[in-house]
Amino acid sequence: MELIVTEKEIAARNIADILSGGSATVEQRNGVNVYAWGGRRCMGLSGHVVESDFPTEYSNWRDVEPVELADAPIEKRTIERAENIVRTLRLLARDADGVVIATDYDREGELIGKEAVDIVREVTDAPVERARYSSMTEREVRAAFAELTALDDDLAAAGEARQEIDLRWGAALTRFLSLVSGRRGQEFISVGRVQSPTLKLIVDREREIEAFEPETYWELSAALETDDGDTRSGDSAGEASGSEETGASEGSFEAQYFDAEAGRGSDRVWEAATAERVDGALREATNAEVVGVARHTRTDDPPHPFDTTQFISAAGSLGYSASRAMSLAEDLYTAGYISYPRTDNTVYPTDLDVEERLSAFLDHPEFGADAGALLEGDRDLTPTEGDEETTDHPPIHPTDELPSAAELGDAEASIYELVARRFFATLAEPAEWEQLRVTVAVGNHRLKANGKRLLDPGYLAVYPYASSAETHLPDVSEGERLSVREVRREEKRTQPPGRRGQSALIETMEEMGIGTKSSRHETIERLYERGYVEDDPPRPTTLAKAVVDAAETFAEQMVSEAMTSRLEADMDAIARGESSLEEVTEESRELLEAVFAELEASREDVGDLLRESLRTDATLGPCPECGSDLLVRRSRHGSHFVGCDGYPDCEYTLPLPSTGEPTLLEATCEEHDLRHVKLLAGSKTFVHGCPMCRAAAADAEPDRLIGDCPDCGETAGGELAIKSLRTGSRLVGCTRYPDCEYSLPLPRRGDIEVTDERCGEHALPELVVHDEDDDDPWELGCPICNFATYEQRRSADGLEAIDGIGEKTADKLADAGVESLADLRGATAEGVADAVSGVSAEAVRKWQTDASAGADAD
DNA sequence: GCAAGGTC
Repeated sequence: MELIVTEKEIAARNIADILSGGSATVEQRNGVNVYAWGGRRCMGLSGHVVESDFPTEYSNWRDVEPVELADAPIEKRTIERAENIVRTLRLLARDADGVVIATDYDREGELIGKEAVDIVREVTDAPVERARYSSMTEREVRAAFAELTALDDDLAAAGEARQEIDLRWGAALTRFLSLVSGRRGQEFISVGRVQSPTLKLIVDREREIEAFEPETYWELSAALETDDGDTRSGDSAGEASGSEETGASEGSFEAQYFDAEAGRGSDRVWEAATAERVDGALREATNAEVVGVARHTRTDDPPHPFDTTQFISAAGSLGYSASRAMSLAEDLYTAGYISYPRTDNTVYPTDLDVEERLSAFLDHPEFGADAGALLEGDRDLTPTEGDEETTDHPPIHPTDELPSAAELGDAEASIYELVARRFFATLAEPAEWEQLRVTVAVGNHRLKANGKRLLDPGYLAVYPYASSAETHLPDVSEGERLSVREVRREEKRTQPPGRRGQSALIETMEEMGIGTKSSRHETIERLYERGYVEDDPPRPTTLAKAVVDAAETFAEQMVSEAMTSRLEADMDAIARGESSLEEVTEESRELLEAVFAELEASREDVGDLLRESLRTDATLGPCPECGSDLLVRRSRHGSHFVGCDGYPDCEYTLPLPSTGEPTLLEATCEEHDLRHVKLLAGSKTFVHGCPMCRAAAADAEPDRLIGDCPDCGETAGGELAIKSLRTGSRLVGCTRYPDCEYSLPLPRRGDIEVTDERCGEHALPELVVHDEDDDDPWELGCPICNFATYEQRRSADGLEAIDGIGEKTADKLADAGVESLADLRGATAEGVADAVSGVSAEAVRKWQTDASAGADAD
């Protein structure tokens, strides 16, 4: 029997299908699909099935000096999730008299193949061969299996070098920085070859923004009108204007002053006196003369095929975050509607029959007409090409399986349309624009106006994501006199560079050569998880600035993209057989040890710098009692509070809300000079504001009595009251607290109205909550009944019943809006993982499976 | 408890 091993399940299915001519059968072994036909079996891996790590004796951060990791042994272990796959591989290999490695045709594919070979070698000496195909088409795959080659050990070794170097540098430096900064628990300081240069990219831009000093300038413009005020349209000679106009109306248009003597960017006036003088001259003038009319035709080429980066970028313009876009693309890929979404390739393989693929859309209700238009006549359907042609996967394109409208959710449908239309666009003609530039003289001064008209929409007809907006100007000719209608002078300030959005970051990472098509969006997610960036576009936290600062000073290699370029060069040398895994990792080890020698020598400086920055990050402002700094601190129980740096001499404290992770905002309280506090709690994130104001407000708010305490009212005369706590939360509690701890929760926001209506069962007044952001008041009702239904809903659904969800996690999930099994099933794994710190999408998917299994059992 | 790279 011949065993074929692919990188992923779908590839196994496709290869079995192609090689068997559709006759392959499938059976499950250890829950893994195995395809069988003739004398062949085919199974898929799930990417890497083994991972590298240090032996367990190195796992205690305090017992092991971080630098020891530079040459500690490294073990390979089966990845837990892949255990069944490995078991099945061994099982099948025992019966195999030949094995073909058919993993992806790239460096990691070679390494994944070698991992499979190592497992196969545990049970058999059967010969191993390698199939290399660059697209999953019948011709390519058949050709690959007709010309089997050997596994490229050098290429696999290059991949291993990367693995080892990334692990040693990342783990050793992460531990060192975490330990030296005195951070405890889960909040370690993470650095790595890819994440740290990415973080530096973000921090550097923020530094530019912070250092930016705006300059004042003026822009002057005038509304001009042709003397007859007619509607002649100038930007398409002789053609009647059929489309709606943007910009000018009738015979009038706006022209902007520019300094004809100066070069580019000369429409900005930098001196107030000049602006004043030109403004005066323009205002005095009644007439202007057209002194130049320049027309030219511009060809606007259709875009090249989608690689991952360009796809993420295009999806970003539609409002999808990078990871959301990838997650949707993966869904469409798994469902069989689009090709593999992780690719650097921008050239369609020659055996992709674009005409056939396009024809498949002819009957499509939405895209049929566009596909038809592209196929009309005997047009040459030569697709556009980008610069990058790789062997692993084709550019992202629709497959021959078309989804029906009902099969896709809204977001999936819009991403599918994007991919389909991009494919159309790569087969379409260029768009043609006519550009018109009119220059006008007012005395010695010059004004200009630009117009553009779409002569031929070309690819824009099938690809509406690129703008086809026109700017129309009236048809004026040289020497023509115009009236000056209105003059405007605007004072403006130069703006700092903008923050890079996720797409721009991913594009820059690609230009810098860091990360991969599959991992760049995950790296950005990781920066969010580590508390290095907030918001979208990502803005660095103080911690991020401190880490980049420290790394720049003491381990420059870690934040430099040069580390990756050097690694790439070394890997290429290994792959060419000019260097070896041992040589490269040995050299890297020496470099890492040299970095550590410096770090150790500056150990205290590094610690001081990080601690100081972390302290700044946690500093609210001056203590009202002793003038030292007030800091966000963590109590022994894990809850946060505001404490004085002068402790134990000064014992001043302020409480903080118990939900969420506190972060400090730039905004400061005018009265107390303290920074505002925001609590990050997924979808329930809220701004607490100045904790001193909140405490004072709570102190000033009198308790409102609403009835007898059900626990001690009869025995001890306790009464229930609506109370505001200094943490900012509110509750209904007993007046005999702390002797009686009876309490019911109340919402944090909104004015609570105590109505005259009483609950028949508990004799308490019905409450209504008025939120200023919400016109619709919330009829909370009797607080006891309200709490009872809330509890019932929570416990009946029993999130805690699921393996891996404890009380704490359930609380965190509830904070993120996932309060029941139904909520969990209805949520997207990525969405939940985004909202809840320390929870991976993988874990959520497992919970969802468990939740559904539980529901089936009911 | 560390990284980055596959895959889902």
